Amino acid sequence: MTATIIDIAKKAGVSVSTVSRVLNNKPDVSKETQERIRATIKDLDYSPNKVARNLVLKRSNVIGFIASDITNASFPELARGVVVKAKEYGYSVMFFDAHKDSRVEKEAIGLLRSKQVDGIILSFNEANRDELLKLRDENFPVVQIYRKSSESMISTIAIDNVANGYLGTKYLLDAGHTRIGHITTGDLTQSGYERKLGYLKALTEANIDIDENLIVEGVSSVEAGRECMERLLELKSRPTALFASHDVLAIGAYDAILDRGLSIPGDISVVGHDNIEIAKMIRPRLTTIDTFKYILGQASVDLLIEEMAVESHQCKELVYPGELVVRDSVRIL
Amino acid sequence: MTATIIDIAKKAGVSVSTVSRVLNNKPDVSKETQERIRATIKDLDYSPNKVARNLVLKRSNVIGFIASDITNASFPELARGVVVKAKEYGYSVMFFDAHKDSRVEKEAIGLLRSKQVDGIILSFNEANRDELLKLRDENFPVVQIYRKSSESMISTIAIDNVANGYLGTKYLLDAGHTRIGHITTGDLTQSGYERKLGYLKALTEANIDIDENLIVEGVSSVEAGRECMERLLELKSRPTALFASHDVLAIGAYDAILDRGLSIPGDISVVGHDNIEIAKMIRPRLTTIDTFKYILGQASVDLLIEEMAVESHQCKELVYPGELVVRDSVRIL
DNA sequence: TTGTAGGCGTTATCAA
DNA sequence: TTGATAACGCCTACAA
Repeated sequence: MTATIIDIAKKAGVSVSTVSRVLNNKPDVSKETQERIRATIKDLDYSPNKVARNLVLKRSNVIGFIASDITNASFPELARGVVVKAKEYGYSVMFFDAHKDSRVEKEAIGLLRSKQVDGIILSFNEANRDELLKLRDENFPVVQIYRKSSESMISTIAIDNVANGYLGTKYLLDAGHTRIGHITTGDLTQSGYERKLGYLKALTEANIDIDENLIVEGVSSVEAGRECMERLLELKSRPTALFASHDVLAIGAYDAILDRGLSIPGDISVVGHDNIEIAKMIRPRLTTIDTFKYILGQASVDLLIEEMAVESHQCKELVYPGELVVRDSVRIL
Repeated sequence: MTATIIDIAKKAGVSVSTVSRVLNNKPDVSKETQERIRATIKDLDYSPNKVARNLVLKRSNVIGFIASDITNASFPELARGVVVKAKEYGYSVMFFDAHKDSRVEKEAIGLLRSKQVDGIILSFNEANRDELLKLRDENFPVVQIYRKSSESMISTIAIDNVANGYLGTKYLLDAGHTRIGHITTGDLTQSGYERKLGYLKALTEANIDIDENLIVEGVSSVEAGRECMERLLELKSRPTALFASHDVLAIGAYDAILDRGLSIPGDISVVGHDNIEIAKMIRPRLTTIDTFKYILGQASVDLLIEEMAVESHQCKELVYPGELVVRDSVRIL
């Protein structure tokens, strides 16, 4: 039986309201009683029951965080940003993994709400537009990460995929490459789609004809990257450079290239996207685009806090540009 | 204003207890009223306030999970195991990152408890023995992951580090290597210390004299691995093989070896430990020891649930053996 | 089969 | 400066 506010009130010879006052640092309580109460609190090792407090306050000081896939390489940094920032604001985070399953995601939303979380951060979600609209209608604080959604009217922290796709491709172009392959998750994911747009834009701008054969599509995995690259290598006129829409794809591409006895960047230059931890560990170290995941995680809770403070549902959209991290996988011609 | 049990009681023309009964699938409620109530629940999109429920039930159906470092490469799989298994039991998980700071860890424990979590899983913690003892004394369910603690009397899920160290070294021995270096976190971490014990045991068993010069110590990071390997490479009689106590160390060692123009496994064979995701992506693919992190995460929840069910604090200790994953980084002599 | 009422541990309003 | 007391939303004897 852990102590309650009543226990300490009795022991200190005061009423519960007085105890509650010192607990919440309210004014109007004499120095002496204050000290006496503080002492007995320490004495009984008492700590207020947050559940009871939440019930009356109607707020829990916890925010929900739903990752669409916890094994995503970008997750750890992102999560750390969320947790760190939440703590700064005095919030704890309750955590769910949706396994990329939108049904699970929906369940998580319901559970989180029934647990009275004060707001929800969704990352990487692929669907559930209806759920989101419902939340919005109820004026419930939510922010999405990584998914622009001007149409869905939910506050969002996103990265500028088009600009990043452009950035990566442009770098290759500037290095003198003209035959640049692109491995992409394509229309399978919004991010892939957008990065491809950037890739196309850079080529078009450089007056290079788009060769559809140079664009191969696969899911976001090492294996897919490998397969895609193999297809590229079989082309009669193979590319001298590659822009992969995700680092994992680039890593798969490495395998295919190196297994053919080709060299990176000697024969083929590679630029990735995401700057996952592995990028700087593989050889040659991968030139890629950093997306500041830790910062994004933090920004998402900033935005959520803002959302919670404001009366009516706003709909801010913060788009973060990426930054090219030059390492050793591109050959300057 | 979201609906409460009273709202639906009124609307359905029954008392709150009856509603509560159907909410909790209790018997003794007629088919008709049951249906009527279910209907209005659906109608008002009602979902019980878990905070209120927790207050009376004195249980929250959430378990706390404190990672000592969320950026640890083993974390994602472990966390997934925890989250998945917890969900199976109907539990949610509230999540903290201690940044390896035992003060933060202590805070997290306090916070989690004040939030009335039903149990706590601690992973990778380095210190806070006092906190743990306090929890044990209060009969509060806790399980530690990765840290054997026979002395601390807390239930634990651990991996058999000594056996694993032996396993990795023995494999190198069986491959014909006799001059085997060891990069270790040494006495800095319990896991490193134990794996080193395994390394020593294997050598001793093979009647190979221990050469202290072959054992270098550093923190668990790629950079440290690199530096340690450099020292090994400067030896007049350099090793032909290496057992690294952590994959990240092995990856750093790769850098040092390859930068010298040496080949893996041609000149130097490498065995790691952990089987982090990167291990199969680097080249040559790293032979290492898998520790079944996903399973461990799940097992920790199983154990915690067991702990919660039992009256008195038990103190089970489950030790999981690792498994060698043979890939391409070892040369058979 | 259903309803009444007390209690879970806090906070907050209103008196004293 | 302090103390009763009514919420908060739910569950659970106990009664009816």
